[in-house]
Amino acid sequence: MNTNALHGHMDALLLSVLEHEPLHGYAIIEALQERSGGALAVPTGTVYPALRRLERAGYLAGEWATVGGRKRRTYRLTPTGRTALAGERSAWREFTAAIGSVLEPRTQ
Amino acid sequence: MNTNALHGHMDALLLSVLEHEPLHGYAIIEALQERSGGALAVPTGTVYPALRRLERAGYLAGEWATVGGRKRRTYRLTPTGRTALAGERSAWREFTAAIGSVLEPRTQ
DNA sequence: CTCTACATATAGAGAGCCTACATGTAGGAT
DNA sequence: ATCCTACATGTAGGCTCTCTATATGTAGAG
Repeated sequence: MNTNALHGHMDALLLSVLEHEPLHGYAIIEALQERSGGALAVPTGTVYPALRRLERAGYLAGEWATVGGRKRRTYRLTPTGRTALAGERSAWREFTAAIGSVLEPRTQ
Repeated sequence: MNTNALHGHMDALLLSVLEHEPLHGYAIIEALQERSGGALAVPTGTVYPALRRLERAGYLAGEWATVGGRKRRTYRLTPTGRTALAGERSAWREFTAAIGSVLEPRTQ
């Protein structure tokens, strides 16, 4: 899949994957790939900066930990982030409805 | 709607709106707005350059005409453009399925 | 000792959408 | 006469976000 098309929806994906449990970057990438049945192969150069951006925005809180000798930065959703996720979900529904109504008029 | 999120899907919209009839830029903007129930308010600064890009790519053919004293550039879909539209449609379905499977797991 | 998986990070490039501005005609209202 | 709105196209520059490529380092298997 052309992940360039993700433009603007990456935030929603990251927040969503962190909805029920905190995860670190590497695990987030794996979770995205797994949940999408292999369709979403998001490069590290996309995810790590995006996570920092979301942290700066106050949607995520990151914390360093060392597991098995390796350092991880685990992110969890903040209350603000949870609100943002709800907003992203409804924005996504609006978005697909709008594009869908143009792309496939008869199925809408 | 945040039309910034359109990133990468504009081509699909433009090709789709031209599928059954040639239209000029201004009419395309109106058609997008109408078909989407007002959700897609795409600025001229987005549409006109995009149309030229699609023409350069060989997907559209443009032609000048004068109607009621006003000049219009009417675009029609080329055979290549029609093929591209089919590709855009299946890409769109893949895209929404992938994002949807992450954003709303239980509905997938 | 090497290779793979795990794990994070940054710089720079590229794409594409937006805002703002520029230009011009036609027709109705004041 | 003049102004305003709708019609109609176009460009420049900015901005955001994703990608590629690269760098760094640990752990464990072979």
